[in-house]
Amino acid sequence: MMFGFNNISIDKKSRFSFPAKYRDAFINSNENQIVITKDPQYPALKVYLGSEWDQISTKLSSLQGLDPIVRNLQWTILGNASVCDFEPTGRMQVLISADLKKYAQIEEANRICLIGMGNKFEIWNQENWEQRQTGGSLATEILDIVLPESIKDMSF
Amino acid sequence: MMFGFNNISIDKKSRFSFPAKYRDAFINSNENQIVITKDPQYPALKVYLGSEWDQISTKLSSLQGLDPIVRNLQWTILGNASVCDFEPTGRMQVLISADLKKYAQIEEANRICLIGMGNKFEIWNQENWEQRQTGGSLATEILDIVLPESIKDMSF
DNA sequence: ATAAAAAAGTGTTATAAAGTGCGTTAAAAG
DNA sequence: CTTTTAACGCACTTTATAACACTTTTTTAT
Repeated sequence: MMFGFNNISIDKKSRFSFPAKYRDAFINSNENQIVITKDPQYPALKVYLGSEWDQISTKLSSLQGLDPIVRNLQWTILGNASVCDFEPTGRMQVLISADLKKYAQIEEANRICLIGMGNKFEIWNQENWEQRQTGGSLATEILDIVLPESIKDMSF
Repeated sequence: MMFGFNNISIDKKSRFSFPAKYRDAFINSNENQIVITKDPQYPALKVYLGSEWDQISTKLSSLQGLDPIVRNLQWTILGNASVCDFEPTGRMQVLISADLKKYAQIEEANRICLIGMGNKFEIWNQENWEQRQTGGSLATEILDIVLPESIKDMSF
């Protein structure tokens, strides 16, 4: 399990590396892939371990895509996922695509907030994160709708 | 499984090539054919691996064609499919017919959006894709109807 | 119907951009 | 003070794309 807040740097080629404190967790769960994708509700990114991603993507892609809300979630989460090879024993570096950077509003930034949420991470633009934490609402809250039954039992 | 968003070019002869990151997935699933056809709901194209296409086309063509909705789906999906030879070890280039380009509104464009959705891809005109992703609806939503039971368990 | 011309399709190469790997320096922790 | 970690810089590799050349098919004109 991986928890906690980290303010870390992005290099010129849009890579960040996970803080060393998470190394053991990665090694123990035997991960060799990391998946970054869009958060469907906020201008932020979700970072999944390969094994978690397999479960989520399998479940999500099996849902009936004729429901427009389901279809939108599939587009957002599956259609924007970036799968990265990952060596827990190495530098633990991961690349963020220009597209995802734009979505999370971290295009210009050379620092991001990486938040450990147990079995996943979130990546936020620093200002957005602070505003959220102090109770402010963001200009863009993307998915402000009632979810269909089929995805009520899923956690992204 | 193939995921993620790609903005890629189409050359003057209407060819695009799959991003190299998908090569391993193609090689592993031993594909030597790619099928492009129309998306029945949106002005977009679906791209299936040969093996996926075999399943879908077999199932769909076996359905009772007297139901007008089923008949329409058969026309749209089966009747517009373009089967391309495909070498995963080579350049992974695929030609899009003038007809399909027109349908997806990418006639003029020299760029398209190729979206990996796990077991298939979608091809979109960039403006349409962006509008969809930001919650806007498109002028043309082709199949906004109640589907018959027989295809409720199919995912295209 | 045949030949020439045009268009469509296929394949190759060159070049710029993007991505990757690794050593070094700077900063932080023990 | 020593060890570990984070950040930076540079060199190398891979990838994407445009340009070009060639082949095949289709169209047009005689």
